[in-house]
Amino acid sequence: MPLKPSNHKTWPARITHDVAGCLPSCATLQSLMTFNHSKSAGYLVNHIARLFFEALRKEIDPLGIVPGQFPALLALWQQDGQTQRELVEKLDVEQATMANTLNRMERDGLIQRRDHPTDGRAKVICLTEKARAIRDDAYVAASSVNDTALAGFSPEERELFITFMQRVIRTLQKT
Amino acid sequence: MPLKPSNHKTWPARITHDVAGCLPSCATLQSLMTFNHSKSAGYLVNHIARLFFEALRKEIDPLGIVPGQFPALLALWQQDGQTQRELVEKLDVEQATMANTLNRMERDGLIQRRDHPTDGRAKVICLTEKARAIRDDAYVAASSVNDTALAGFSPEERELFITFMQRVIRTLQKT
DNA sequence: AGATATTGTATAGTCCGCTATGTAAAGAAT
DNA sequence: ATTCTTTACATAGCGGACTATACAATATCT
Repeated sequence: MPLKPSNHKTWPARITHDVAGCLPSCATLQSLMTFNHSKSAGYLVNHIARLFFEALRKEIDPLGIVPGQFPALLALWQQDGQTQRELVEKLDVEQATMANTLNRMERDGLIQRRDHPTDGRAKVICLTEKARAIRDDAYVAASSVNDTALAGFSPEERELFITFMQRVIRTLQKT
Repeated sequence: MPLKPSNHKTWPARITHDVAGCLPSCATLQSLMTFNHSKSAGYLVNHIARLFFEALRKEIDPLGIVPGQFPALLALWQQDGQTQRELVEKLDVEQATMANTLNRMERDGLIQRRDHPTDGRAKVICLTEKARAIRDDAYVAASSVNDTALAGFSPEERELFITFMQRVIRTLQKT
């Protein structure tokens, strides 16, 4: 495993952050002392995402799809024949990520790329019969994972949790 | 890009899930009709995790580290000289993931693997001076991302959001 | 019309998650 | 003591996120 050296932009420029000198906020200063991974939103979000991802992987493996294909499938089940550009915007992933995901989906017989009727650059993404056939099973699988994860939540708590996440997403998207 | 064919375990075994016949819960049935990605916990969790990841990447790039190294660094800043096994258990990642992350950290001059004093199989992971030097800056960076993401949350809402995530993690870990 | 800018896709390369597998050391069983 | 099992770590290979880059088709500008 040859591992080429990484190339960070500003390293090894000396970082001379003097905590006291830069007068960080009380919250930041306190976090310096008491930083706790089990109370860090970022840490928890990463952990929870991995758990969801793996739970979904197990649920949908029998359907012949993988978690990364799910968002694209959802969008295409909703409306077939979208361009890659439209999918990229809806799913908020990079264009290269979408292209690679579509490569795997095409390989797995879930989609076909057809020529766009008017725009010679664009491709239209069309679901195959196989992809259409697993729609309901996939919905059930995804809902099952959500239900499992939120077992023990009251309907109000579920609603609140969802709202919190939507708020954070909106906030981070602005940045 | 040669993309080898994927090999799902039970495909193309016919999936004969009859929604009505299997009597899914009301919630599940309803989700079949109204599945909305913007209200799916799994969908939101994935999205939020990507946004956190990228926000943290930008924050810590000047320090010469990447987000995946953060959990290991946190654990080692807390207690230097742990074995890979201990890190794997604390961070809840697979052993192979940890080994690869440690490879990159060693390459980047953040850690050294030393022989364990009593167990010939184990390695002790020790931070370098470089890794110790960026500790405070890294804490500030991570806290800054958390603060940014949770801007607009009251202290009570923050607390509740954290609690929700901890609950979901515990639930999914049991499964 | 011709030159330039923008847009839609594709690809190469990296990070970081996973599974599957290999290997050497330690521990257990006989 | 030898054999077998378990444990700690490494590696190969894939999925899926990213950036950077290339390229062709469209749109725009003069």
